Amino acid sequence: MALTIKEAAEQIGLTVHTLRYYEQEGLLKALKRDERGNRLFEPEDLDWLYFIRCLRDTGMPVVQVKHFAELAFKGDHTMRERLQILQDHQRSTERKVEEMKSFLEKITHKTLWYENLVREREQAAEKV
Amino acid sequence: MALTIKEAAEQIGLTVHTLRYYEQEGLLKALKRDERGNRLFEPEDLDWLYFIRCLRDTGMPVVQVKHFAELAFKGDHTMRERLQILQDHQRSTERKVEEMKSFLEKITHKTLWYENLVREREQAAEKV
DNA sequence: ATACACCTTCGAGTGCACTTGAAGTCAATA
DNA sequence: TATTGACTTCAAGTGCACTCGAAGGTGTAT
Repeated sequence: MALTIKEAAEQIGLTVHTLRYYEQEGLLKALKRDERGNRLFEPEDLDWLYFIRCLRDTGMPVVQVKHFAELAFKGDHTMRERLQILQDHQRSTERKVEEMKSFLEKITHKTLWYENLVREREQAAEKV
Repeated sequence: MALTIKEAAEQIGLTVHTLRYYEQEGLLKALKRDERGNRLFEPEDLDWLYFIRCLRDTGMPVVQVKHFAELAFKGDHTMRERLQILQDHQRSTERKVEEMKSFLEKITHKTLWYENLVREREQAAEKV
């Protein structure tokens, strides 16, 4: 049921180092430990980690994730603030996606230009 | 016609520090200088910089941009290799955009969930 | 004339997010 | 019994991409 740090790291796609780092930075709430003091990751910890990965991979800095986490640990009365943060982040991610798409278009355009050029050179070479 | 480093920085959306850094790292080919030794950015330098920004903003590391730049400066016989690099980068950028979109979906989903929760709480509060 | 805003080089400093190392515990395996 | 491998803590190190500071030159405005 509960996973070791290694198993959790594999599940989430982070290293064990990063998981400890996240805990130490306050991104995770106190994890359960087994009798030897080893961390135990329960399903809800994994859900939370998935969500953190989501925020991190869309560019939210660790300190902001930490702030969000602290609000979440404080309880329901912080919900409006958390909603606000999420809405802002959603918008900034939407902008990022649009920006990426427009950069991608430029790269695609350049690639096509290169492909044509290379093709032309090869045809010219054949004629000689 | 030719711009100073400050003007170029404004045009491209980078700082003057970054432009000097890029030149020093070999991302730009030798810039012209005026009689006092000040850098002059010509339209083709700006085009090149726009493209570099594009590669950087889609996650290509500075060393790889440098490699691409060196190939470009070497001449036409490096075209196939440059095409290959661009095609690879295009694919990785496509993957990145897709990934971002799926992360965005998760965030949107979570935001909606929060919105509903906040709404419910407010309705409950009104009834009291 | 003197301040201001620009430019130059060189080298060092910063911030972020890990990443690694040292030193140690514990349980299972050859 | 000795080694292997997974875990622990705490602190220090790394890599990337800037970013800044010092020291100095030049051109225009008051």
